[in-house]
Amino acid sequence: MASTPTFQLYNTLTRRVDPIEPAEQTADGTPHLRFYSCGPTVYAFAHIGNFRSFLTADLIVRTARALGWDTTYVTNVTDVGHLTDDDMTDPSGEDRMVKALRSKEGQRFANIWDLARYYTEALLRDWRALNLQEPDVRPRATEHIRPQILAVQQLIENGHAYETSQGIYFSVESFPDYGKLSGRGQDAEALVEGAAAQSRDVVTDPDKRDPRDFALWKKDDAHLMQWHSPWGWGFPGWHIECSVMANEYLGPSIDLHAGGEDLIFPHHECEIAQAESLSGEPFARYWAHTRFLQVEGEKMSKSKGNFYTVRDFIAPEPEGRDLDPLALRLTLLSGQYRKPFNFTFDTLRDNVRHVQRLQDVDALVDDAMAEDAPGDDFLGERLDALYDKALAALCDDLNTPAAIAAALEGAKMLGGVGSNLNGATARRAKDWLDQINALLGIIRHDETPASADDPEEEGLDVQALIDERDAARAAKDYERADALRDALQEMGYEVMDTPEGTQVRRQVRI
RNA sequence: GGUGACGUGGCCGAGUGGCUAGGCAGAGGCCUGCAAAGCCUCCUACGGCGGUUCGAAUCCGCCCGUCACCUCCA
Repeated sequence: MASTPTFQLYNTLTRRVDPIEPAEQTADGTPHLRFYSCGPTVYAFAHIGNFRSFLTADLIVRTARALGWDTTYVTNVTDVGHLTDDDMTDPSGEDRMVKALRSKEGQRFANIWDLARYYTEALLRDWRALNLQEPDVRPRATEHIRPQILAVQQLIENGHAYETSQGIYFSVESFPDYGKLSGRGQDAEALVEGAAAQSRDVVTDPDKRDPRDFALWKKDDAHLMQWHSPWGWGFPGWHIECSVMANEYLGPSIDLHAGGEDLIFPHHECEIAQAESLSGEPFARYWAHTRFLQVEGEKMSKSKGNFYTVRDFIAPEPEGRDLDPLALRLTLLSGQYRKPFNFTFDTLRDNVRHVQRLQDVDALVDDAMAEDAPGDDFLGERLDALYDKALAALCDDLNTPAAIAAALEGAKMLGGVGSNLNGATARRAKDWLDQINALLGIIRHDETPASADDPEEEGLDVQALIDERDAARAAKDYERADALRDALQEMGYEVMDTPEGTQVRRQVRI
């Protein structure tokens, strides 16, 4: 094993790639990473862009664990709908979850709580399907209303917030560091002009002291989700939930905070303002942000018809395309998180192949271990070097393309040796595959051993054709064998002849 | 308008002062009854123009182009 690489990430706060140095260590000197990653608002099925962001967090955790670090990984579920236009515009505007409830898809839900529950469950299913690490805690905003109210009260008490007839606002003026993360928000005039340039309606609460001030609590006794507070019925502002939940599970000063690039401003800027005004300590020392993906070269949007949810790909037909979720995972990892990423069907197709190849090699190694042919290990060193390369790549600001390249090189090496794998080499290869899988999660699921898509489990008619074809080949009736192959391909199967006879697998249609 | 990125072979995508990334597609080969899969070999590029340097895709300057964010968003 080569010397342990230094884990470094681009830090939005310092605008450079910084080595990650957790503030805490366990008794034996092991670094302990305390990490908070912003989760989605559950008003719809998660889309592939959401998951690109969650995958960044996933890789950070996997890399830290591969380095032997302790990790506490918290990622939230935002199940409170926040205003679509927040406080800059009409504060009586609808929120996203209310909107979803009133949409056509929303008709089947009894109420907004029902909708939130449904999409939360869908999120967790997709999460597991894409083989993301389970967080240590997955707090929900609605289950942390009281600490949010207490935080708002405290902010009023220490002079960082004030009340108007419509709500409670954070006073940006009271926090001189506002803007240190995003480089924005220093200049109230520019903010208003910027919004005007986007031809947004600039309608502020007339009692707001500064256009930059943002809502901590909205007074609204007609809202579909409301709680009682010292200021009457209403609901919390968007930014306060993450500050409060991060504090609750990780303490007032955490190591690393991550999310999508859109969250830099205003969400994370506002989180910093609230959290640091409460604790007087730096909220997070490192900030990592994932760049938005594009689809076929364009911004993903419903109006362009290129908007894809995770289930569009992995759900069984006809709702989805019945793809191996790991292929979607690999596709989303195939670009570095901080670079523009263009999601294309070509890339998806390539990655279906790559996952299949890794799984084929995995099966090959299993067979070789079972056979346990004599001989010394002759690949271990080269495989170890490839694993070190993959880990070093991830440590270098999550260079996933380089890490994946190392994985594929190893697969090629094993494929080249093929059936000449002896037992000793196969065991080393299995260790390597396990390590690569722990790092990238692209060969098999970590949690539930994949048993769902057993390739043997084909329909009766398919098995009959396979048997018939094997018989025809044994009898050297190649005309018949070729006709049967054509028939199987017609039915959507890839046909391969092996020493064990005809093998088939589902042809990927995307 | 403000801020920040990016432009690498037919395509995707690493690298970032001299040393083959990797993949897809394409060509040839091994294997195969023929295929498929797999493996081997080949395909050598860095937006433009200047500059620094023994040497630049890599550093500097200018220009061109693409994209993102700027209170809906992962």
